Amino acid sequence: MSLRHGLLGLLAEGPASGYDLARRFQEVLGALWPAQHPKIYAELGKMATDGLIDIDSRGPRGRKAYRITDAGLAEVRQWLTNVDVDHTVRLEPLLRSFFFWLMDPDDLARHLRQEAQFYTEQAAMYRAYAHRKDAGEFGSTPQVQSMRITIEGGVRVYEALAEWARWAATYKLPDGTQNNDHDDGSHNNRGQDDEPDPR
Amino acid sequence: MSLRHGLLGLLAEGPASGYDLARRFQEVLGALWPAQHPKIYAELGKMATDGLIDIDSRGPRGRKAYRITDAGLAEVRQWLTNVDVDHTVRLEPLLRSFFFWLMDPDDLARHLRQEAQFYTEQAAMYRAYAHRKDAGEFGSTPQVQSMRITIEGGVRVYEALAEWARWAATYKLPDGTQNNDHDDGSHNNRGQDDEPDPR
DNA sequence: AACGGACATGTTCCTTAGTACATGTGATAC
DNA sequence: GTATCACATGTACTAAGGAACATGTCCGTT
Repeated sequence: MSLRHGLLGLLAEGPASGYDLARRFQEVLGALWPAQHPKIYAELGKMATDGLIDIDSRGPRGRKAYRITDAGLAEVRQWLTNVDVDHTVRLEPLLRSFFFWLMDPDDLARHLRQEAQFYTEQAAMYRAYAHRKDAGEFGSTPQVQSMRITIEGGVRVYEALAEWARWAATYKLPDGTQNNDHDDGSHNNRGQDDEPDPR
Repeated sequence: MSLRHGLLGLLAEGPASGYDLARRFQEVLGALWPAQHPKIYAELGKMATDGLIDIDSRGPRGRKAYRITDAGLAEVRQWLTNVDVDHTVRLEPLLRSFFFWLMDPDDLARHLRQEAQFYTEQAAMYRAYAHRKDAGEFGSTPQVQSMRITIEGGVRVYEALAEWARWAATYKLPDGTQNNDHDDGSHNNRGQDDEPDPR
């Protein structure tokens, strides 16, 4: 239900349309909490039914701006303070790294260079945002202060991943693309009670 | 399709049953790539149909150990080298931080303490694992070297988040729980062409 | 006047993730 | 003997995410 609460949180700043919200998710949270417009419109419809938001105004081209209700504001505050944080991390790049031993060393080196570059760029992007914020470009409302904290999180996570990729590139690992136990012919009768977990 | 490739990667180390694979995902990758057993069994069934794996042996209690086929090994290598990395990050704690201004300052302070503690513990857990690895406890096969890299990623990401939470706790933000533009009565006619994005 | 691009909202369908439920076996401890 | 626990595999259902498709409007430019 995080999308719901994310939308409510944005609406707590003031009325906005589905289009506005989709754009804000894309621009500010795009890399940290992706959300596509079909989901957003659907969720707005459900929240209106549930009385968490209602229509604030209608504009040109069928625009519908929603406004958060007291119930909606209570709901998002309840979520923030009383609902357990979902600490799920699901980083495909880290999953891949578990299988680096299957890669050709040259491919791996190239892969790690690209990863490092990608994360460095992302970190720089967020850092630039943070600097503009610190220079007072956006004012210093509570909302902007919170955004500053989020951005800092983005910077730190991406920097950590960039440094990790660079560190990994220097971590020599033996070439596992030859002679692993699959393509050699020997059957060592694993499986039945074998424990492949190196615990 | 990352679960599929994750399973193939684990099976590249040697035959294993769905139960084994579920346990390994839980123990090593649990925090970085969650996977539940129903999904794993279902995916194993599909992969067997697709010829990427086949049954290596049957054991007690209906145990079925699968073995990766040449096609399966080719598939996972193809994924590692030629499929674009999915860089999606979806960190609920960072989404929440965007709405810290809605929280009571005391609740927020407690929240950030708990977050810092959680990440610190996670980082310590991974770091302990890394130390055991560096002490040679698991040998130094290519697989173990790769695992070492993954673990290092976990350590760095969790450390970054722990430091972020501690930094955020020191970042004073004005109390936004009173007098935000929702619960004061004034209508400032936002919405129509208003731009809530502080860009 | 015609055209293109940003604005604006939706539906449909498919895949993936996650929870709850359901069943049965083999080993070990009491 | 029997109770319990870890082993072991699955089905069914629900929720969520993501891609593709579909439609229409206002505004600025040429």
